[in-house]
Amino acid sequence: MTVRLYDTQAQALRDFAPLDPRNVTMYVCGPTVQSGPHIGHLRAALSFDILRRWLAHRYGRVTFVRNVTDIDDKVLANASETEPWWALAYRMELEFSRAYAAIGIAAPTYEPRATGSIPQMIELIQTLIDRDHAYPAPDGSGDVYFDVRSWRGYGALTHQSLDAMEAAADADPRGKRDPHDFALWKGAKADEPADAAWSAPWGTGRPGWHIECSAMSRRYLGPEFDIHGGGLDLRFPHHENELAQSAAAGDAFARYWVHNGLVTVDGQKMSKSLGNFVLAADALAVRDPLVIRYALGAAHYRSSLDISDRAFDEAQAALDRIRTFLDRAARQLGDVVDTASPEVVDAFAAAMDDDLGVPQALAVVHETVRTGNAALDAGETDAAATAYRRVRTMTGVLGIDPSAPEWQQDAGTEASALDALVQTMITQRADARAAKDWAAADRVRDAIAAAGITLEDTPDGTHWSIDGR
RNA sequence: GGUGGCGUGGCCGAGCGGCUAGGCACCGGCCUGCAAAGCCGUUUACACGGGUUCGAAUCCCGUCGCCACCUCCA
Repeated sequence: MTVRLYDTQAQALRDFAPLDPRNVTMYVCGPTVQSGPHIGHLRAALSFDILRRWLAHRYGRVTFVRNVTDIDDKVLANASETEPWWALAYRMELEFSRAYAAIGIAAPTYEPRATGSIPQMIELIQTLIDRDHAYPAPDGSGDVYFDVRSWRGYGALTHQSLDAMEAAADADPRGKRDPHDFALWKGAKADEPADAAWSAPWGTGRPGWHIECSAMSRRYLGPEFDIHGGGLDLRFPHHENELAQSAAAGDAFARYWVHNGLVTVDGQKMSKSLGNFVLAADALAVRDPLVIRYALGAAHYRSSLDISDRAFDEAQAALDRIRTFLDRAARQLGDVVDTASPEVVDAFAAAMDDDLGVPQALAVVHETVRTGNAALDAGETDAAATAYRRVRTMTGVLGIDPSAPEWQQDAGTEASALDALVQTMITQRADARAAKDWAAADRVRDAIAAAGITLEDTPDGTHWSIDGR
């Protein structure tokens, strides 16, 4: 089987052939740590987490780089007297890390901060100047611009021509040769903190956003690597500019461009101006992290995803169905199940190979759940055990195995105390049922239900579970 | 003005020329003291108008509506 990916630049599905079939290289644009993460950030990171997991499944090893943009206009703008920009950046970076970890997004192989690669950025800018693709602004500002007209390939990623583009709204020439020339280096300004500037041949200042990714991807993955990822909104200008810089500097750069769709609220992209963004912290405060992961990961990564309470509710329901099966199977099968022998269903693998077809892959999971439930009903132990292994393996690949240790929350004394309490009530109800005192039995069950716990009578006894868990 | 994408049954969401994903909801049945869970079955679809084809949700043309990017944005 061959993995196929939709390449934004080619605007088509392409067979994926990594430079090194034993080590896939990926660079994904990380956040600008100016404020806390919203669920759009989570969706982006999750999309590439799933891609990474699948490529790791297929190729064994993935070197995954996701940067942290910790120096930027917005970071400086959000700093305050009491919290310098670098402190704000670190604090926000931790918020991102916590949110990522909460929904099971694995840490990257490398997570470079932009401020850690300034010399590499300066070096790259110098190369561009030497090659006549960049020039220091003649106005003495210390800025260095990329000369878009000097690079015939400008616009190659998003298939736009410079002449057809709208002139920049805030077209402040500032000595630019073309309004679309963008800053590789921003000369230090008097009102900016002194510790936000680095010395460079063209004067002290700081790197522009775009050059950061070009320099960091090169430093960590080399001049050519397999996949460059990011949100759809980064295609232009960010990725277009990255491509222009790196290509103009002589790098082969990314071989596949992969972009995830955006999260919308009521059909519109989340934005601060509309005030409709959902913060990751707010979602995590009221929802099971696994539910958030499922809700954000269940749609195809390239489609836009409208998020709502209802979307989370449905993710919850779908997950409950999987969890219920796994719990039931584990209970009935006991030691028969052996997760050490993973099994991925062919249809699941085919769906994942086809541009990460998670929706179809989940359909296979749910069909396997149904098969497994039917087998349990029929007492077909072997078939049920096979279904169990398959569901666990497939959900494991997607990072949504409800019975995986990472999602177990109430381990420990609290859980055992609760279990003891509920078991006592279950015994009371069992006594009432044995005496055919249905009213008394239902009173017990109603009381438990009021606490948010559902009882389930099965051939091998009564089991309980917390609603929504 | 330029670039890209989308409109599927009550809802979410796949499909990319024939074999009507999946989940949720609803209804009927089995099971149950009643439930819950589970299983079986049923019901609603492809924005609109043309065209190509033996055959189109899927391809082409047109119309309408929606979204993203062209300014910082995952």
